[in-house]
Amino acid sequence: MKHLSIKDIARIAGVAPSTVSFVINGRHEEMRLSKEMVKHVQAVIKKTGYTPNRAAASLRTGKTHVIGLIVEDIANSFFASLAKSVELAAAKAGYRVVYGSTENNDTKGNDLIQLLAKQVDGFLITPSTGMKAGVLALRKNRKPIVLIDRYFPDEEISFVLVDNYAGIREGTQYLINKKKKKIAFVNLDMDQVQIQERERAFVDTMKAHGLFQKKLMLKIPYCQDRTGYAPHIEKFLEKQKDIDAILFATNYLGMFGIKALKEQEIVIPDGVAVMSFDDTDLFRFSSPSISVISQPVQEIASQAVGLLLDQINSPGTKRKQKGVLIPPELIIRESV
Amino acid sequence: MKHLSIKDIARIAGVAPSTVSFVINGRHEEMRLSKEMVKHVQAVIKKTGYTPNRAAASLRTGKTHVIGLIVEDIANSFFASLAKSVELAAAKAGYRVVYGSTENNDTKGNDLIQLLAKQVDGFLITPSTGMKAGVLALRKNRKPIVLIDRYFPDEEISFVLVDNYAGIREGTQYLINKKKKKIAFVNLDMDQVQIQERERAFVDTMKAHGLFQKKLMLKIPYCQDRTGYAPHIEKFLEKQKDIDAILFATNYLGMFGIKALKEQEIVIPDGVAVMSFDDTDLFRFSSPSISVISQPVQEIASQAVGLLLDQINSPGTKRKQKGVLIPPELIIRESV
DNA sequence: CTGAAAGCGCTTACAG
DNA sequence: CTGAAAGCGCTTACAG
Repeated sequence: MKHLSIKDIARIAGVAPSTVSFVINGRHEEMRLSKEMVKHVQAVIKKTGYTPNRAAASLRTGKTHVIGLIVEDIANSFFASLAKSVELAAAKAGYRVVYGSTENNDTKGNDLIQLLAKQVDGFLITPSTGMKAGVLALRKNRKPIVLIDRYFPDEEISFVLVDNYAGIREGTQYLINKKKKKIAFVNLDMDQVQIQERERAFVDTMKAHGLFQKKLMLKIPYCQDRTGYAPHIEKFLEKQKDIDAILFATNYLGMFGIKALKEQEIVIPDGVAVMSFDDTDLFRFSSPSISVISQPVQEIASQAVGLLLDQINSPGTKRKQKGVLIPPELIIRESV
Repeated sequence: MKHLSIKDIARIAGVAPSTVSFVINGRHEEMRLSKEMVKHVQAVIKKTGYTPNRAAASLRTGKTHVIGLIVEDIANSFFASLAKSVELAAAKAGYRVVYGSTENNDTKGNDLIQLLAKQVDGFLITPSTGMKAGVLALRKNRKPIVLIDRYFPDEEISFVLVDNYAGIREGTQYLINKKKKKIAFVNLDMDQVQIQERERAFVDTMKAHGLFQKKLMLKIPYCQDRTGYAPHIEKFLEKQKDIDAILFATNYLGMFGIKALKEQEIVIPDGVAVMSFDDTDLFRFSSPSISVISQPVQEIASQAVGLLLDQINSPGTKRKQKGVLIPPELIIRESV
């Protein structure tokens, strides 16, 4: 019993190959096959352990039933969780997932797109800024795409991401309600929209309460090696001795920030209250545990996969591209 | 310019489709194509942006150029890092990676194997105990397989994993050298070989120094929800007040253990020294930072992919299956 | 409902 | 070196 083909099954079952095909693809109702026939064929398939050759089906239909997931870094806990939820949602619909990490490198990202373009039915992409051209080229070729975690404000491409503005606004507001006056904001210095939104939310909220001071905002250039963030934060803390709270805009910044605070023997939360974007094991298990603005990863993944499958299953439809903002979740722990 | 096929390229270049095929697949030397011819064809390919249809090639050759990566949980930092390194190593050889998480559920694992079997050229698998049947079935069908992180001691199937025994032995020895006498060992209660090896190493090393006490070993049954580990560790710590060091056999146990120690106000390292298997951000950033027995993830991934590609590229060869043990790395931090 | 047939885009032995 | 041709295993109009 080497490789069984649909013809073998047809022969064994005593029916036509097309009949087997209809049963496999659930088109038996549409084709008005009798229930007995369907059962009979299914029994033969089960008994023989036959599974269709996907490559042949792909060649014929042009569908691969594979989704390409391109993220910044699959080893980062946020993207790893996302990958898991994406796989789950995709599997439910009979899709497999191939992945790749861009590491925020535009060339690498565009290469990944090129490499996978013919092999996947659609893309879920966390684009770096320089991937805009590659993404637009895909779009032009009518390849289904949903952006995640960030998006291109000027382009009509579907996206699903956490509401970054609301997240930082709520976090800042929470600190203000706790009577914090000198709140520092540690962010990356990047032109990616999700980073910009977080900054805008902080500035707006602080200004609305007459608390905004530019010197309390630290913007650190993106580092390929994340340990590069530490010295910036340390220097900032040494200069700004009188702050009473810090809001970190990403999980890595929070991790290095907490370490820097401890090294300078600043006690959390008595010396300074702390809150960070993104939830990680580190924040959950730290003592004191760290309050966070959490991204509902499962929700992001299931919505993104949903939108993508919609596009895949209704090609040609000039549907309006949809942008979905998922409400963040404020998780208060001991650090505030 | 809809879909270009190899025939189109041949027509544009004024050559035979077979010539184009030879160029694409790097068989031009073997076929003694002239250098000019090769350059000419390559130029046409580049100009037209042609990329071959993988599905068609797969159908013809039976090769998919895809590797299946089945891990316990892609969201766990160890497996997420592994996934990244695997992708990198695979990409270098022109392979893509599809992944799936078993969550230590035998059925889920075997289903994943079934699902992917026809769609991948080989598997990298972190098998749960109950996946033995599924893995052996693959083996029988001559599907290339390399096991990672654990293996089946009685079966001849290639594997790559960290030397668990050496890791715990070195860790235990380090604690003993630091004059620790009452060393506790917190492990899972599972029949997976990597867990057993860790226990054996601890028992052997302690006995060799006349320090072994059974009551200082805690074995916790596997929990689907990892928070289930916490109460076991807390109860154990309350009972064993006089220990002077703890060795945790997995990253999650270490995470919950540290939390439990802090809650009972036991100071690390003065009250009790701490060491854990696996390195994570939590251990790196904790204060005090936690000493670990680290698994060289990149090394594991590149060796595993290497062995797998060997199998894929020399089918039929009744090669001896190879088991590779990667030396662990002891990273000493503040907790000891 | 059935069955024969075309064709998706490759690769590869084969005759020249 | 070239070119025509077969065939991988499906799906899908089409004629009955």
